[in-house]
Amino acid sequence: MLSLSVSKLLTLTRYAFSFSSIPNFLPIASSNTFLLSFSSHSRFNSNHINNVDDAVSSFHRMLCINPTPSIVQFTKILGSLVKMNHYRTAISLSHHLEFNGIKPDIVTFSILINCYCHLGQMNFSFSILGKILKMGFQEDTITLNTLMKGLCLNNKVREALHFHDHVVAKGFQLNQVSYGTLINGLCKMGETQPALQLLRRIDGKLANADVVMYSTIIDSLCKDKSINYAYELYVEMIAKRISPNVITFNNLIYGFCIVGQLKEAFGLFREMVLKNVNPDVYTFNILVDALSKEGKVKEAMNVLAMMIKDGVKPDVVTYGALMDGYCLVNQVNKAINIFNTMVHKGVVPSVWCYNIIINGLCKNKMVDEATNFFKEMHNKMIVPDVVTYSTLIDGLFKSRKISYAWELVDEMHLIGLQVDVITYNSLLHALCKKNHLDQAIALVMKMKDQDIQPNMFTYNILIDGLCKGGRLKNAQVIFQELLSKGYHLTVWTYNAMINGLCQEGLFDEALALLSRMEDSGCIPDVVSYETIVNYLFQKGERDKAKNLLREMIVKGLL
DNA sequence: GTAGGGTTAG
Repeated sequence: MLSLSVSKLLTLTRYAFSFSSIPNFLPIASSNTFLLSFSSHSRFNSNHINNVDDAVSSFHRMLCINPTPSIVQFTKILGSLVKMNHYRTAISLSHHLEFNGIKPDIVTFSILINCYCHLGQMNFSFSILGKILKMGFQEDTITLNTLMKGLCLNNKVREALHFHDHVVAKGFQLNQVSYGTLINGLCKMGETQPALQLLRRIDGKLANADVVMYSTIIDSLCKDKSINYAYELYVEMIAKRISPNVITFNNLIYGFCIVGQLKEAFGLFREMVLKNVNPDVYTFNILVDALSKEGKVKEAMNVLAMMIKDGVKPDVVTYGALMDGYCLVNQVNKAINIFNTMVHKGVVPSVWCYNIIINGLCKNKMVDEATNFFKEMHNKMIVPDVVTYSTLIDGLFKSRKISYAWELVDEMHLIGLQVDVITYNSLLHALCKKNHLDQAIALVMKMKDQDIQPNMFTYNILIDGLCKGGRLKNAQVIFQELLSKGYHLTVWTYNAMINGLCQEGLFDEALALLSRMEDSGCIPDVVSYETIVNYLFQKGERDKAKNLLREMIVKGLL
């Protein structure tokens, strides 16, 4: 329940401008040249500002002008800082406004609300709403929408909905942006159906459904792999004369790609072109990525050529997807060529790109080269993230460079990078491989202590390790626990157990598990059967082995 | 001068 009375909001106001971290910006003395340049809207016009330092220095110069420029001019700079995601800077500059007696207006306040929202400080956002009322301004739809967006951004969709009810009850008229925001909030927390219900409820009453609302829900359905349902909504919106735009098409194309229906994805691509909706860099990136993920690098390169021909500039995502494709088909050198081409074309490689290359190199056992790329990141001041470290650590372990791997684990801690479940799984794998099973068990305990929930990979690695290390009993305990807790066991889990049972000569138990896994909806694969067959042959149980081979043939596994 | 939707890695 949201308790947002105006008086409560007003009490929050006092927190609003009590920041102590005001940077000590040195205003640069104004000069005639500055006045000229300012009045002629040249380099101090905020429309041209695209870096933080320029924005800040322009702001301070403006503070020195007499007469003081209007709040609109200052607000423009704050807006440009927000566009660059420099929320803290915008907030501290707004403090300077106050110190200089320049009164913010409703637009300035909306921008500040947005800043606090992005910093996760919703209390400050609401205290600004209180301040707006206290200063005699009227909050407008944009103010309210910004607040609702902020609540959604901070995982408070329920509060956003309550806030909506609250302001509507007070007689406010909200608009399409308001409902687009709420629908997106619901979708992002996985509540696609409620989002669709909201659309149905408001449509034609509180606001008309529009292309953004439909596209948002279509996107959510696509990501849930409900592509048919998504397509139905696409048909529905057209029937309602709401024209799909490039984002609608991109969402659908992405949806078809992730369910492997590339033919349909390209069909939609043609459809959008026919409808005069121009594909953009997202469209091409989605297609390049989908082809790359299927190992169809040649086709992906054709799409690259197509986009260039269409005048759409490939970006870091395009190149990243291509590099990933080449890595997948074990052509890391070509991936590196793409990397170099990208740099040559002036596209700055992101952490993501380095991670792709490092992963490709590690998978191809070229760990030294991977390490070189890792070092290059430092030289280029690109900060490695958890993925970079995890990838390289995994590669190092698998290449038996154990001590360097552990060094990197320490380094992660040192620079304050939180080790996550995937990193832990690599460590676990390494410990199991070395048969350090007690340490492996201790590591899983440590994960839980740190509130990092083990996933099925964790358990699969541990169970496999325990079985192979001759500790079947331990493995069985964990296996039973997973079953009783209702975990969705994978074929890997069963295969690890089957292997453990066979190793101890417990064939009947292994066979029982084989049928039990099928009963619980986990289809045995070649490995499940092969494991048992191999052990049976080893023990001279030829008849049993042959029976099982026949079963494999019947099931089409041979 | 301020508010809603979309693509890449372990």
